[in-house]
Amino acid sequence: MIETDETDRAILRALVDNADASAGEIGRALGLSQPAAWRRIRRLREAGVIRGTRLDLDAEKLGFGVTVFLGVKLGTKGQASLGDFERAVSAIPEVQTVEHILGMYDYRLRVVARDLPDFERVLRRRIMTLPGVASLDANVLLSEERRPGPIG
Amino acid sequence: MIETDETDRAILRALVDNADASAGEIGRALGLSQPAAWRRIRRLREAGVIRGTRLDLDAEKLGFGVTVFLGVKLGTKGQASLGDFERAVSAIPEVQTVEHILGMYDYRLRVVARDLPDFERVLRRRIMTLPGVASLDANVLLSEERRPGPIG
DNA sequence: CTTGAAAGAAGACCGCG
DNA sequence: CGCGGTCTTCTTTCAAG
Repeated sequence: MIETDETDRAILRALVDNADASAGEIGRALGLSQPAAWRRIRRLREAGVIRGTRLDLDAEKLGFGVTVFLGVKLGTKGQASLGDFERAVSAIPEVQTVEHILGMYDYRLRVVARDLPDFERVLRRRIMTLPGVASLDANVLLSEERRPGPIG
Repeated sequence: MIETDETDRAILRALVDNADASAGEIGRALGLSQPAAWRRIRRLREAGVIRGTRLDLDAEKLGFGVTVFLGVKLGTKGQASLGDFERAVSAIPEVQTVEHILGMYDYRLRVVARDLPDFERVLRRRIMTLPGVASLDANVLLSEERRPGPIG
């Protein structure tokens, strides 16, 4: 956990709202000079609070109309199994997210495909050949809303 | 689905790899001039293929050490129930993602909290008071890997 | 905080198929 | 007319006073 004052948090809120905003814009909105805002942003990056900035693509417009969440339960659960599974799953391009979780499942995968036949191909040829998978549960994404989440 | 040629896809790959890259850098990497690359990027934005660029914050460094995924099953499933649920859940700042899904659950929520006591507070005072919730299932996030996903 | 040099953004304009 | 290339201007970045 890193120290952030109210100004830092205001900067983060402004950047979450618009990640493309320049240091000058941020400063103007908060009553700071451009270099002052810029230095604070750099400090937040260096501290790792801001991990980076990533592109938000519309998978559907790229021809990937199907997103499925897979709950995965492993059979054998040594630490070697986890590593094997993670390494194998990392080689599947259709897998967008690998979440190691605690609860009903061991992993949750976000998988995209062009359509349902394409998803079946991924499932049969890629997912079902993963090492150590004992059971699978699938949920098809209908719609999704992402929200900023709490800052401070 | 939008038309993208191989050059567009190369641009998207480069931007996914580094969302902060300038049009000049992208162009240099692909053998295009700065304005040519810039025009293509703008076109991809206008077409909605690039939805935008969002800040990637480290929740842990901001003091939110706990991330939990909640699978939610609704009791009453008229279309009014879905709207009521979505509206109510949108008012909870700790909820980062609302996914409407098809399968074992109706919704999946990504919830962050400072620690487990804080999560209990959110669960009891916010989540359990949501309208129409019939059953809940929780998974605690241990670690997560995000990958670029397929482009074309 | 202010300044200043280097880089990037973004428009006007031309040439090609 | 799409698309790319050059030239040009304005803004932003980022380091140094």
